[in-house]
Amino acid sequence: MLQPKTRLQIQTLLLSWFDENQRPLPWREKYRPYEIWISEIMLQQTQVKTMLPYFRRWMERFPDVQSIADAREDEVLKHWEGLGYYSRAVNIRRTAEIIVRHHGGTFPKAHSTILGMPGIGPYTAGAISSIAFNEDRPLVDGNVERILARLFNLDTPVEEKNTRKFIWNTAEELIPAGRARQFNQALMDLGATVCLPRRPACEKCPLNGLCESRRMGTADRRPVTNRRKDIASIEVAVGILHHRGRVLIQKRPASGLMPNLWEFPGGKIHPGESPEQALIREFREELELEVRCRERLASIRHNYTSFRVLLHAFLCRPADSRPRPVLRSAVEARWVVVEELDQYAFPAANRKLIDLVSGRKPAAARNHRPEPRNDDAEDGANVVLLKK
DNA sequence: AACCCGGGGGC
DNA sequence: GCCCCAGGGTT
Repeated sequence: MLQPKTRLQIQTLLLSWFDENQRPLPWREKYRPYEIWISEIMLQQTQVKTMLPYFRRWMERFPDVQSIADAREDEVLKHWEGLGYYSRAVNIRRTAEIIVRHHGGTFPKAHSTILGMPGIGPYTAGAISSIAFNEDRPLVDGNVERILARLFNLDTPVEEKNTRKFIWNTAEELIPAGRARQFNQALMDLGATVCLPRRPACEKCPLNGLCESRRMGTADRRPVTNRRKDIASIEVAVGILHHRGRVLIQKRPASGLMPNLWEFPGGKIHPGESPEQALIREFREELELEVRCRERLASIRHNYTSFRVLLHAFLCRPADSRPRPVLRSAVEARWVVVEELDQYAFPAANRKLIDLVSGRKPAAARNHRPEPRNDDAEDGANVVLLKK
């Protein structure tokens, strides 16, 4: 399919571009398989800039595979809090246990073994094989899709099977023997810094003389992709149930949305229901607790990827003098003092609420972010303080 | 093949 | 707002 001459040109141009332009990243210092693995999982659907602080913090706490296998799942999740796609953290732990048990604690080298691990699919297996072990294996992610769709001016949606197949085959053909580590990372860096999703910097691209979509003027319309479906809005009520200096939190199920994270009890407001009525109903359904709503603490807006939520938070008191939560839909419930809340992993909207009621700035509680973000004002605008 | 999972960046 | 990001798992 690909002309040998063209292939050699692409290889040569990309490798020398990478030599001069690669980004300095922590896992590129030693190419330890363990670090490559963790970085690749963290980078799934997550930008380098976002995951970098998490990666550094992770390596301090979990320097090797064994340390993960020895840790409690809650602590692993706590280090993942805020990164999203929480099943990634659970899968890391499962994989760590497999590696300790069956591979003597060191990361296995065989591609077929790597591919079978929890949370490791075709892309990540290719990435670990090529980047950690420098084996001649292809990898295809959003960057490679975009670069090849532009280079060859592909006009069929990349979601289609045949298009995917062409891209994987081409990615494999292009690998220069013995240099997959450099070549595949060159594709990543080119996609992240030059061949951008919008407004690609073609004038800086080492492949611009070979790029078919640039020649045709279609670069900004590649890759062709299917439309996404629109997102829903929901309204929920949550209760901070106070009793004898403690508040009640509960753990979410291990499957579904935001698995294993902790949250304040509550739930969706049904049509025709007031937030207070919904809250009283949810406490009954989930915990068999009778509560009274006191003041409304705040209404918080948060945009998740696939839905928006408007969360009404209330301060509640138990109707009973000795409240005993009974686990129904909740997995676990605990009475904790406010200072302990930071030890638990919460969904983002709950975390906003905690920051608010503990009188902190929104960014401050994200203790794993070394530098506070500069968008406090914007976060604050999402929080309506109805009563002090 | 179509969904589901999430937070953030950047325009 | 909207699209995208070093995707994988489930149905």
